[in-house]
Amino acid sequence: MATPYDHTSKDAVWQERWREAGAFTTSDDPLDARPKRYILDMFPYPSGAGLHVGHLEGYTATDIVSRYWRMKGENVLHPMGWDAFGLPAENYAIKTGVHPKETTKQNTDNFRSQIQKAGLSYDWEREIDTSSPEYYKWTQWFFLLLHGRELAERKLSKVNWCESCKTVLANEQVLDGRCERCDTEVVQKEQEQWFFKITEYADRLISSLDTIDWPDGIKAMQENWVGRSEGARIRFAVADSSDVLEVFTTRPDTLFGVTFMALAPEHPMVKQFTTSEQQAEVEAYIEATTKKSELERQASDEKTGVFTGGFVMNPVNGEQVPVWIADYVLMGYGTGAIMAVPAHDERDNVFANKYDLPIVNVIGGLEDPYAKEGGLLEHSDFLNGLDVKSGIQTAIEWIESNNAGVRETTYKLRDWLISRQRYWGAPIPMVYDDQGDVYALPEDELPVLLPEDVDFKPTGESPLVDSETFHAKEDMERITKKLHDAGTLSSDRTIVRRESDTMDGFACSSWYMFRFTDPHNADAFAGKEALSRMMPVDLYVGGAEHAVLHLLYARFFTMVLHDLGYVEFDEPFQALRNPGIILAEDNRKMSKRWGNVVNPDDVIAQHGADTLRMYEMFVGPIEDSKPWSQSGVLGVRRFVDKVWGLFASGSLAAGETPSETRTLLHKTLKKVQEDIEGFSFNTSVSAMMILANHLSEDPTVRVTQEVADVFLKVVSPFAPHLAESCYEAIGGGGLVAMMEWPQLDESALQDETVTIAFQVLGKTRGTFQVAPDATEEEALAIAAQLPGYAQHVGNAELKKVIYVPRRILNVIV
RNA sequence: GCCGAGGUGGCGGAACUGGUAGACGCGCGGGACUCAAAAUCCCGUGGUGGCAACACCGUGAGGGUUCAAGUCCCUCCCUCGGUACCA
Repeated sequence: MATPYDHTSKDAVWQERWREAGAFTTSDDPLDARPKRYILDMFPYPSGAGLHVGHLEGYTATDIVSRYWRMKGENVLHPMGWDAFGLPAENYAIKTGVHPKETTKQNTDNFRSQIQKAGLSYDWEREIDTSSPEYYKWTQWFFLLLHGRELAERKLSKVNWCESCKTVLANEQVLDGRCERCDTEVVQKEQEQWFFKITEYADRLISSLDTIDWPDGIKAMQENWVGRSEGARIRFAVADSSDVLEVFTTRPDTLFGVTFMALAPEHPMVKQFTTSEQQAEVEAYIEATTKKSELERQASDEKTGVFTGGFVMNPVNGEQVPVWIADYVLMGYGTGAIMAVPAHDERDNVFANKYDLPIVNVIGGLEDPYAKEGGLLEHSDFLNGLDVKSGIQTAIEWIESNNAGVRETTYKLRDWLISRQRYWGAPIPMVYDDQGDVYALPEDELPVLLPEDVDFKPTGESPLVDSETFHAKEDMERITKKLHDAGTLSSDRTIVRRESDTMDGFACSSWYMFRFTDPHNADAFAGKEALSRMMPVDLYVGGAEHAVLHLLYARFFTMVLHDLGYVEFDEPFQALRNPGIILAEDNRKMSKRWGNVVNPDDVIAQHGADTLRMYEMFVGPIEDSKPWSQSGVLGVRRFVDKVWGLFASGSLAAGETPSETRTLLHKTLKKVQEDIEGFSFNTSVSAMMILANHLSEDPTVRVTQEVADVFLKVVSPFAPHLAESCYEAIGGGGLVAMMEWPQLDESALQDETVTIAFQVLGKTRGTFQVAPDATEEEALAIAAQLPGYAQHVGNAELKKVIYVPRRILNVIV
């Protein structure tokens, strides 16, 4: 192995040649008869830290798949772009005064160059940037579209507020009661904000999961997040009043076990129930609980509450039920009030025990009193003898026919809070008149440009509020006139200001997969023809951390577009795969804090792009998280050098390929094909290593023209620069990246002999070689010669012989 | 608690629809080359016993099904990810 592969002189040359040849350009020609394939990476937020080796794991995988299908003759769409709006650039601006526009430009330039150095085969003609007006014009257009269909609305609601980021957050961006961005505890505030009504799609977001090839875990997370529960809304008449208290329950079968009611402390009827004797105690309790943060309320296992003094009537038996206030009841779910059944609900049980309330068991034969199946109802009048499931149905029917309530389904999913009080995002395309009423801008007013004359200090209001260019007088007059002409604004009013909030960055990323099909379209977010030709995405790869964020929002946008007739499918991503996290060598997360970050630039500079790519594919299954290993990188480097050593001299073995070599060659081809299609790359690399080891044992005989041709093409999706360099060395013309994938020769796969394990009573006692199609008799005859046969069988009678051709011969004595 | 994914050598990990467990790589031991080292190449490498042929044990634990179990079934333990007073 004379000279190692010299990546420094070669890699960049091939990258340039691919670019010149347009090797990765996707065809937009409607007459192109090739099958299409859309392979997409989750586009990155271009952070100042630069590209991470973790990014490259997923990108390399999709790159391999893309290069493979191109060589197989498909029209592959494999684009890259930037999710460029976001808080870090703005926070950096607050600290340093550098405009986010500039930071973003620097960062995207850096990301692009890092990605190109890795030899990734993107079609750069289609690069998009969500922070460019050409792009966010259409993000704003989507806002108007949703608004026009009453799927976007401004409403007063309890919202999550992050004091450190000075903005509101969607539920999906709150983790364990903390801001996902900065870890600050999120507080609840009552505010008027813009929402997208994703809850209208709750059922479909669950049911259509069945139609897509996604990891089970992600599907389960989405299903849990939507959180559908079926049950009933039941009215309890308030004692001495014509009012009713409504509760939601999934267990109407336990109505006869209700012994108290519990209201959330914020419930509007608290005052009404509170008697004068209880008033002092109730007020004290409410003051104490409202002081507690959401986080504290959830953290404590203790259940606390106070009796209001009021009563309601149980509709099924007319019993008086005491009404309590308890902070384990949440105002945000159901009706903010519950019917408590301490015999069959663990939380109610704890509460009842603490406050000495009665417990009435209404289900017999349950081992676990809280189980939702197994027992039969008792002490329950018309429900007696029924199991839980039919008890629920019968109870709901009774309730409905007695006008005591209705069947109801509730969801945990909340509407998507879309407005942000920050600068670096797409402005919401709405305006306000002199009375404070809000109007949608006409479409020809788009894009609403982000102004540059802003002060980046976070105040809790968007920096756009004080921008003069943003509220330019001529703009306000022009819009006023347009709205007057359209008749949407009454003639005695004028438009005075724009909406100054910007949109959540997830709005931009909810539709970017469409834009890649037609990235320069100035008249539509994407042309209908381009959409139907390239969508949906066939393979989508990115981190599982977006399970209930981006992936849910993008599905919602697609369903809306489907319903409005813009697209004919309602799921954007047919198949989804999540790469695992690459940990540092010390098994901790890579982090500046630990000083254990591996920079891809360093690895590429030292060993070349191919070593990095192959290493990342070789370490383990792509979906697992696994630690980085410096010596593992060296192992792959040796493989790269070994392959180069086979071809560097430029001379090939003359004559026919030895049949053993030819068999291994085609086995490798088959294995790699299956692995790429099955998204399992580590075993592909292993198969290539086995072949390379075999070839290097006797290269002057084994490395024939045929071997070179097939092997280099098989290597090329993984180590494209190496494959091109080797191909050039042996005098081949053209680019491997643009060649046709080799044809698998099934007939070459058959080995001349196979190894069979000889077993006695299931224990292996030797192995022997035999023709693959040998009969049981032939195999037995050969096995009888083995020393293990004499030792373990001898003259004993064979009671049974199990022969699995090509695998085992097992005898029972 | 609930949902999802997993527990295989010193390490990362292989093992098709039940059919020779440990492929491939790392590490380690020995050897070649070298004044020496690095690099490279060759041999060995799950554990225990044995000079050896070989034998026994071995895929988180315990049971079971089967000629045969990492793989299927039951019970349990542990790790990781998600989620949680959701009524």
